[in-house]
Formats: sequence, C-alpha cells, structure tokens
Amino acid sequence: MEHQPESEAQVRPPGRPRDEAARERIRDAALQLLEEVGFANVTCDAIAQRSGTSKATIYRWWPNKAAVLIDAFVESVTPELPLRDPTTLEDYVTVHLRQFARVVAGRKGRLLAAVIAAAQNDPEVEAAFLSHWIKPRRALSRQAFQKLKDRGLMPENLDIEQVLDAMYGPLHFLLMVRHGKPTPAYAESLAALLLHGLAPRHGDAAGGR
Amino acid sequence: MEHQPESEAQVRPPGRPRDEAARERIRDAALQLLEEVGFANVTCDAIAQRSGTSKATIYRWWPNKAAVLIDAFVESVTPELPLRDPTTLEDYVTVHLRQFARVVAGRKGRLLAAVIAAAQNDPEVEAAFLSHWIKPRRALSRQAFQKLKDRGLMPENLDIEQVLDAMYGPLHFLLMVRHGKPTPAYAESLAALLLHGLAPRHGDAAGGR
Amino acid sequence: MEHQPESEAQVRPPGRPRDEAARERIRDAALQLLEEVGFANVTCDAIAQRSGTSKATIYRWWPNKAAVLIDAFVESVTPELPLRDPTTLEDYVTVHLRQFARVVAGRKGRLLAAVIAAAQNDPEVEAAFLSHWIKPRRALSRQAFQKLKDRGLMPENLDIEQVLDAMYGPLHFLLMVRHGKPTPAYAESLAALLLHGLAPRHGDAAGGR
Amino acid sequence: MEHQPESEAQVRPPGRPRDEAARERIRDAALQLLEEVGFANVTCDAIAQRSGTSKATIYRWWPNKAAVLIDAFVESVTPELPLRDPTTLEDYVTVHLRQFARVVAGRKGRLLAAVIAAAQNDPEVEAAFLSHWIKPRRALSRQAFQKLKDRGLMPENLDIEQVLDAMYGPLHFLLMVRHGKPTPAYAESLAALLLHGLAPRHGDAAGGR
DNA sequence: ATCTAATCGAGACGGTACGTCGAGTCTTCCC
DNA sequence: GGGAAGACTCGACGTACCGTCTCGATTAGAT
Repeated sequence: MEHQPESEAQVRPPGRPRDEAARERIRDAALQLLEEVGFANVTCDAIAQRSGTSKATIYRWWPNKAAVLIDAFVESVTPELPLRDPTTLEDYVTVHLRQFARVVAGRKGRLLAAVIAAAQNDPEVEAAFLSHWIKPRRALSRQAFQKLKDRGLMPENLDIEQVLDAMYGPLHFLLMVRHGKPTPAYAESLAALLLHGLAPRHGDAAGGR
Repeated sequence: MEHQPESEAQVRPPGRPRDEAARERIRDAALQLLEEVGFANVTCDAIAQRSGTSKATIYRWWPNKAAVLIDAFVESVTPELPLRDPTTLEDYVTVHLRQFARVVAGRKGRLLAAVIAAAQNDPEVEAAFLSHWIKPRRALSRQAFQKLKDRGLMPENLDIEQVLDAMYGPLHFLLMVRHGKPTPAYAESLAALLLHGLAPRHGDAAGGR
Repeated sequence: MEHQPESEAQVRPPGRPRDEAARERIRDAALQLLEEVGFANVTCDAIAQRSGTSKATIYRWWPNKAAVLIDAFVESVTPELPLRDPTTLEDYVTVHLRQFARVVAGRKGRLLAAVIAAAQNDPEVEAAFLSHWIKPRRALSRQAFQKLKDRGLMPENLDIEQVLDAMYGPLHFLLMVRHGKPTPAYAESLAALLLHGLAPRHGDAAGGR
Repeated sequence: MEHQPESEAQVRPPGRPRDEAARERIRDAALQLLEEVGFANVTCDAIAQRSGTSKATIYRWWPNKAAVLIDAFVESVTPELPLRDPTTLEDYVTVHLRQFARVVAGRKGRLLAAVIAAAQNDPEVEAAFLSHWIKPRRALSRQAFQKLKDRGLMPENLDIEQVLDAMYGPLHFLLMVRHGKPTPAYAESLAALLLHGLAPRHGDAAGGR
C-alpha cells in the first residue's frame, strides 16, 4: 500500500464549495454602496442585486447587514494601514500618525466615520467593529510598543493602551467632528507633542524646548 | 374694532398656543428611553406614549427622531462642563480631563455620541453641533490656555488647537468606540501622559521618569 | 341645555377612522388576483400594489394572506347564493341545487375550488374557510330544513347535517374532480334522486317509479 | 465478443444504475412527514434528510414536491379499496360507503385530498388523477351497478354516473372540507338516506318512514 | 485494470414571498 | 389652530422554502 500524504491535508468538506467569487462581489458591492448612499441607506437587497447574488447567500455568511459592511470596510482599509516593525519610538509614532492622517483625510476616512457613527445606534455594529477592526489592530500595535519597551526604547511604566488612545484619539476626533484638517504637517506636529509633552522641560525656558 | 396694542412686540397668533409642557415631557421621555433601551431602540411611538403626547406633536416641532435627542442634548449637557480659570497647566489639564471623563462615562456622554453620529449623515446637524457646541467651548478653552502662555506657564510654541485635540481627542475616541472605560484614574494618567510626553526624558533611565 | 341624542349612539372612537374604501379595494384586488393567477400565486405585495394600499394595512386587518382571500371570496360569492324561505322540501332542494350548480359551473366555482384546495395545505386557510363560509352557510340552511320539519314537510328522523352533505357533496365532488358537468339538468335530476332514493319503491316495478 | 441477448427487452444503460431503495425511502419519508406535520409543512429538505438521500435525488426523479406525494398516493392507496361483486343494492351501497369512509378518515384520505388539491392548479396532475384513479374506479363501479340493473335489483331509469356522484360526493365533501367525521355510522346512515330518499313515502306519517 | 458515464450524498446558490417593524404623514374629533 | 389618537404609505428587515447547481465519491459495464 502506498504512502498517504496526510500532511497537506485539509480535506475538502463534502458538498458544493463556497463561492469565493460571490463573497468578493458582495464585499465590493457593499463598499460601493457604502460610499454612494451612506451606511444607513445601504440595503441588503441592493447589495444582493449589485453583486448578482441573493439575500440568502449574504445571510448565510454574515449575521446581519452591519457585519457585511464592517467586513467590507476592514478588508478595504487594512492594506492602507500596514503595521511595520518599530525602529525607534519617534519613528514609529510619527510614521503611523502620518499614515493614519492620510486615511482620515481620504475616502476611507469617511467610511470609518460612517461605521463608527452606525455603531452608536446599533449594538451589532459596535460588536462587529470592535472585534473585527479595533481589537485586532490594537493587538498588533500593542506588540510593536512592547518590542520598543523590551529594547529599552520606551519608558516601562507607560500604559500602552493609553498611549494608543493618545495617538489615535485626536485623529478620530478630527475625523468625526471635522473642526480641522488632518494634514501631514498636523500629524507630524501631533507626534512631536505626544512625544515631548505639554509641560515645559526641566531647565527649559518657558518658550523653548 | 378695538385698538390692538402691537407694542408688546410679537402679537400672539390665533388658535391654541403651543403646549410648552408637552415639549418638555417629550424631551424628558426621550432622555429616559435613551438610557433604558439605547439610541437605536428608541422609537417615536415610545416617546409619544411615555410623554403622554402624540407622534404628530413630536413631528410638528422636530424634523425627525435624531433632532429630538440632539435638542435634549443641547439643553441638558451645557451646564455640566464649567470652565474655570486656570492656575497651572498641570492643574488645568488634569481637572478638565477628569471633568470631561465624567461626562463621557455618563448619560450625557451617550447623547454626545449620538449627536456626533447624527452629524456624519446630516450637514445641518454637523453645522449646528459645530457652531453651538464645539466652537464656543473651544474658544473658551483657548482663552484659558492663552492666559497660561501669557503667564509663562506653558511653552509659547505649542499650537493651542492641537493641544485641545490632544486633550479631548482620546476621550472622544473612548466615547465613540468604547474599547475602554473613561475612569477618573484614566483621566489623570492621560493628563500625566500628555504633560510629560512618551519619550524618555534626558538623563532618565529607560524605565523611569 | 339641549337634548343629547344618545340613541343612535356608537360614539366614534378617537383617532383617524379606518379607511373602509381601502378595505374594499384590498378585497377587490385580492379577488381579481385570485382569478388571474390562482390562490397559491397571489402575493400580499401584489394585493397591496393593485389596491394602492400597503402590506402594513393588509396585515393590520387580516392575520395572513389566506384570510384576505377567504374574506374576498365570501364577500363575492354570498350574494350569488341567496337562501330563501322554504315552501316545500322538493322545491327547496331543487332550487338550491340548481343555484349551487350554476355557481359551480362558473367563475366563482373556480374560486371555491381554489380555496378548498388551499385549505388542504394550510390549517389557517382551513380554519378561515370553515368559520367564514361553511359554518355560517350551513347554519342558515339548517334553519330552513328545521322549518320544513316543524311544518311536517320533512321526516323528523333525518339528520339535517347529513342531508346537507348529500345535497352539496356531489356538486363539490364535481367541482373538485371535474369528471362531469354541473348542468341545470344534472342539478334537477340529482334533486330527484335525493328526494326519492335509489331503492325501488314499494309496489314499484323495477324500472319505474 | 459475446452475444448480448436483446430479447430481455431494455438494454441496461451505462453508468451507475438507479437506486430503487432510495426511491422507496423517499416515498416512505414523504408519507411519514405528511402525517406528522401536514402537507404544507413537508419540505423537500426534510424528505431528503429523513430518507437519508439528497434533494438532488428527489428532483432527479420527480418534477416537484407535489409529485412525490402524488406518487406515494398512487402506490399506496389502490389496494385499500377492493371492488366486490354486488349481491343487493342495499348491500353494495352500504359496504362500499363504509369502506370508502374508512379511507377518508385515515392517512390515505389526507393523501387523496392533497392530490385533488394539487389537481386544481395543475392540469397534468388533474389528467393523471382522472385517468389513473377516477376513471378506472368508476368504470368498475359502473359495471357493478349495471349487473344490479340487469338482475332487476335497481331501477332502470337511474343514471349510474349520478348515482356514483351521490354515493361518493358526500364523503369527498367531508374529506376536503372536514366539517364532520366520516365514521362507520355516518357511512351507514348516508347509505340509508340515499337508498330511501329525503321525501316522505306515500302513506307515511311525516315523522316516520 | 483502467475508462466512461450515470447516480448519489452534501450543501451552496439565485430567487421570491413571507410577516414584522419603524419612520414619517394624514385624518378625525376635541379643546 | 394645537393636541391626542391612531390609521395610513413606504420600504427594509431577516427567515424560509423552492428548485438548480456544483462538488467528490461511488458503482457499474465497456474497453
């Protein structure tokens, strides 16, 4: 009897396999509609029609409308925010703030705002947004900061969660309230502010740093 | 026909005068329901029933459901955030962050989140929110920071607008995304973070400050 | 103070009154569609559209699709089957069989068949059909036969329920199975058969009566 | 190459042969489910699951859900209604009504009702039902009545077709409308009613026969 | 011993109707 | 004319079933 290579394994389950193309078309349609009519006005019927699928297929793979839109959003925004290995604290903070400011200023920023807004009115959106976007992104960022700590490039006593809030909070504020523009210059000077603090340094003159 | 004294400014229009008590009961009912069942599950029928009024009355005075809650917000949240004269930078930042964290954690925080969410889909809400809430509040805060600068208690080169974002952004982030709790301790340690910055101080050991 | 005529009474309840015209339009649309596409293919959306109303209104007044169609059917067929006061047994049986045969042969007969067919597949249809059509009709017919008994024009020992089955069963059989035509002649000779029975009469020759 | 005896009529086609056991299991499952949940609530998925087959197999051999149940009906109901040679008119009518009442009251009755219902919306079902069930059964019954006429045990002038309607119509009525129970007693008294007629006999008192 | 072809199980798919729910409007009577 | 009551239109929701399809696995006769 021959050797059965069970290594590569993952035997296909019986039955017709899931149509990945349809899955993709649904996400694309959701994303298009999200941009065109806004979160609240996207309907599942419209997604089904636009994607050439059916509501049944949508509801087979996503528990509700919100999940589809969040999924589409995550799939679309993730590649725009690559998480790189940190070299120094200054570099890491500056680069990521600049990156995120670019997203906030653009089309994807409006999507993010729409999703966060929708989360205020719908526990299902909130749950999906937290578990599919916020939590995984923060987990990765946390690891980066932990590496910096491990290398002695960042004070041990800082609460990383709070550092993340201090980094991303101001840009989310700008995103949702729109009282100013998230330019690259804004991102850079925000990074400087966070890195060095508000208070005058020891031995500094009041006006210098 | 008698002389109608038009001196008293606006002549009373004919017909039954508006029932101000009903208006108030509607606002109260909206706030109660918001706490009990959350924004999404507040229905206009429920507000009408709770307030002992009718949907017709609600829609006569507010254009839609969101407007009712926004109105309630504006009427109720303003007095909770007094702006005091600054003594030191540390004190000012710490006190106001604690104050705002308390609001974010409470009922009024949910209202604020709802208003910001509504602003994402409605330019009128956005404009009203900016002009009636954000701008006046920030103007007052700006004056306070300017006083600190004038007294040499704050570095001259800091952009006050950005300082305000750095202060209030993280708490708004927490308010909208709810990935953590805005406790008083959180507010205080956030204040410390902002005041002293992320980067290790000159001559500091990596782990200390 | 004037006399308040409380006699005519039935004070109108508060609120907007039910739109009887819409009710009627719904019934008409249901009836039209029933004829056009058959019981199973009538949809509530179609009824709503055809009648210029909405599904919500339909479901406010009828518990489900079947009830609408039964209601429409009853409203439409009842006037075609007037129940008259009996003069003699022979007359009553003959007249009503002729009358019902005419319905069975016509458009309304197809409706009746569709409703009975639908009742086989749906307990809700069955219940609605029994309570809105069969039971009231049989109650009225029963009264007529009871009058005949009271006047000595019909044997006391006959079970009226069974007499009704014997009268209306054969025509329903013809309606559903369509192995023959319910002509007036058929109705008359059926009446004779029922009145005089199959068995040869005492003293009759086998072939005569 | 060997000689293939084509005498045995149909040559076996290539490929896997039809699984007759599966066919039988599908029919059985359909009958079981019909009893358990009623016609409307039998789903093809349920039949497939219960029978350990798949929907594909069902739809390979039957055009739709109704056809499965009709098929099961034809296979299972025929042997339950033996047609015996008549001795007297009274005996023949009474025995066959009792026999048919038993069928109407039972599981096979529900099947018959379902088939008749399906025939209302499907000319093919109607044709199949008439040619495979109604016509052959009636032909046999007609012969029996003709024998009775030939022996002088039944009036010559009766229309045998109508006699069959009068016999089987009421029980079909009960079968489809279910406003009463087809008990043996019901069958017997129906036979008496048909044999002797409704009208009081010559010289009878009104209340007697 | 393969090769070919049809059947089988499983289950995903497009489609369509269901019955429900909320938003916002309209209609009536009462004050 | 304003207010309570409540019926109305509109349109989306999420569910269920139908009948079709696409897989891999199975089962034979044909080669």
